[in-house]
Amino acid sequence: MTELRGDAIVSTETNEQTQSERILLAANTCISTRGYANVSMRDIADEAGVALSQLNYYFKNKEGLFKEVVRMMISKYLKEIEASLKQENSPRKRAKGLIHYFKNMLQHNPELFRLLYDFTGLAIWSPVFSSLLSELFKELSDMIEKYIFKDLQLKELKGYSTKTLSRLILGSMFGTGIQVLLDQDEELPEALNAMQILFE
Amino acid sequence: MTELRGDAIVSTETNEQTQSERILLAANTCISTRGYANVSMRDIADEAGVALSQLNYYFKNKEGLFKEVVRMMISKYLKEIEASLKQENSPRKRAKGLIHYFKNMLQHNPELFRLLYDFTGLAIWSPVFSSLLSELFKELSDMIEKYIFKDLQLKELKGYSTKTLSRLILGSMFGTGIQVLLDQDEELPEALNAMQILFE
DNA sequence: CCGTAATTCGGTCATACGTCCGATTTATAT
DNA sequence: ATATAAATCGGACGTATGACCGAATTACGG
Repeated sequence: MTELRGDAIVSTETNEQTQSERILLAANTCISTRGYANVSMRDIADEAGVALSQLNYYFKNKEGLFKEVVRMMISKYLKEIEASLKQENSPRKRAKGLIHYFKNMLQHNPELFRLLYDFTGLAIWSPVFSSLLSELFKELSDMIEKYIFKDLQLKELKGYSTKTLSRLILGSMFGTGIQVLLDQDEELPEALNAMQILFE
Repeated sequence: MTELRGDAIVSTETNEQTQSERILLAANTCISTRGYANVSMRDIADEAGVALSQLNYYFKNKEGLFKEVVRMMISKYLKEIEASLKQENSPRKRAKGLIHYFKNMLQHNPELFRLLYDFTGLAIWSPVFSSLLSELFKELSDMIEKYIFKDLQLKELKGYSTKTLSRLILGSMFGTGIQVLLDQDEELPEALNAMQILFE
């Protein structure tokens, strides 16, 4: 009996997504809020409202699913950070914009930073993820070099290459960010602003 | 029959340690080389050459054991970094010494940095470890402030408090360190040296 | 010596996990 | 309308894990 169920046609909220998309989003949510080490395939299946076996159907295994979540996160970071750098047009202002983006994310969307930290930790122990994450750091550093240092018409600053300085800036944000996340000291995000010393 | 086993008296290598010490060292080794998420109680028991149940006997449960490993790591960091800061006597030289210590550790003892990164990641998701790690970062930052900025006779530098600047220095080392660990680029450790710009 | 407490061990239990399989339903093309 | 393929589901299997228990061994004070 081919009965038409009414709710199958009605676009119930977010039910427009395909099932593999729902799984991916659910995995992202679970890992962002509890960490990759504390998330099981069952957790993700439940969060997505989907049978457990569907995760393997679409992503083969846990590593395959996590890899896809990492790829999603990477493209999100690259897009957002490039957008925030593009908004301004002087090197100084761009640096300020980058810092502002980062501080803003830590305050209003800390899950995204937790995700980056978590997967970077995973990358330490797993070669599969190490190549993905090291590429992200390289691309972010290249982006900083391109948008902040290229207009300065110089290849060096105080004896250091712009490549090296970009890595330092990226590292400063990352390392300061984790401290902000761990310590709810209201004064701490100011350390991110202090990074601007590097451009004076 | 109280038979004396020869090897019980002979001090076989490192067998002077008590069993709880052996367990603690084994846990430290396992976590340092494979990450906290990839280490089981059985792994540690095997590494220590001890019955599984002994881990619970001495440390109650897995969390208790890991907490002790964290405490061990923390005291090691505090001791080593204070020692490296004490070696020099001018602020500039002390900063240089700190950077040198960090670069040296990354090259010759990267397990120690991996351990710090790993447990910091654990701290993001677990309140128990979060307080421990956030205290470590605070103590390290205070140390930097005390040994590097106190002689400068100033409470501020370019508009930022010395407390804020210390956090930035610590964050720079941490965030640059993880990039060095992920990327075998020979040029990358130079970014650590670039931190000295902050003192000019 | 002896008895009590501390230590050490092997084994077990319940559970949580990742993966896989067969059956059923849904979609698609002829 | 029918046949074939894709998608979805519930359930099962084997294994790994943390915690726990009772027995055996060792250490030690009387």
